[in-house]
Amino acid sequence: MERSAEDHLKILLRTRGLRFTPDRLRIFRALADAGKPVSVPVLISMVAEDGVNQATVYRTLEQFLAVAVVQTVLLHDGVVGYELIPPFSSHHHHFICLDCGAVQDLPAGRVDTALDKSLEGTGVRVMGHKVDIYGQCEKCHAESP
Amino acid sequence: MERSAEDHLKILLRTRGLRFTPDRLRIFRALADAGKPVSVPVLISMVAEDGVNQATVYRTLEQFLAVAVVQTVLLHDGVVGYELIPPFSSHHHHFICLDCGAVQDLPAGRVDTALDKSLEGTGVRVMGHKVDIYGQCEKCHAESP
DNA sequence: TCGTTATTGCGATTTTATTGCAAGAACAAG
DNA sequence: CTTGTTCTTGCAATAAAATCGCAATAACGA
Repeated sequence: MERSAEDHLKILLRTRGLRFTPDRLRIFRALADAGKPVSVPVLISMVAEDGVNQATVYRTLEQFLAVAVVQTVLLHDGVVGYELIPPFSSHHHHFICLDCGAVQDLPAGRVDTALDKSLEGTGVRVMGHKVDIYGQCEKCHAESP
Repeated sequence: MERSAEDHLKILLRTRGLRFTPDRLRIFRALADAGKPVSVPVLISMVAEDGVNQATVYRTLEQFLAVAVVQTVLLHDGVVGYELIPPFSSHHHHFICLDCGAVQDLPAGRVDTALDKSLEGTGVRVMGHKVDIYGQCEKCHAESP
């Protein structure tokens, strides 16, 4: 029998002394459904229908960050978005359109290898990284080249 | 005669129909003095001594973003920082310590080359990128390995 | 020097984020 | 299944951050 992402979340939370509650699951699902980074206000409105309180969203995100269920991503204009990270989503980078703000995932592959090499011998202990590419997406480029 | 960064700012602003004012210069200098990304609240308090109003800081940052004088950077825990970008500062990436939040610059070099290659043929029009590395800085690694 | 037009300060408002505490719920143990 | 401990949640107040309109001021091209 296979272990679902939600089972994994359950185990992860309990391991860290946190409880697996309906609200947390709703927030987790909202992030999974979005499939891209979402801002806090957006996330709040997504789960508001399910009766999840605003304060609960803030507190949950803080904990999800602490136990590495989510990470923050910088969208256009300094807006912060939250998204699931491995193993709840695939490892990837972002392409963010400066015109429309759309975010598309980029496979990690070659970039990661290059990154690892360029950090050899720096003395720091790398625990993760983010690579964000900015520009014009195909659609916007077609509309206003 | 050489052209200073402030002269360059002056020209850039005027080219874009913006004015070179004392307040904007103060904000620019505060960012230059900081030498690292600063959050809006911090920046506000830095220039408050010089009599620059809060609203002015927000408005100026918005414009500095628009004309590419600054860029936003994601610090630990979803905090957004602002910093000068080339040609007002050197092109670099960041290493952000997850323990103490310290930010140190990393030379761009090899990473950029690898990035360019990995985006060939994707159809997007790249206008810039950010690479942020997270982990433990040497100091924190020594204290709690 | 002057006129046009961007910029600023101020104060009010709105939005976003945080907090304390009592009631309720998760879950490990018996 | 029942119970007790401890984490979670809702609520509503509060704090903090960000936005806005408008009148006064200042930049700067002519």
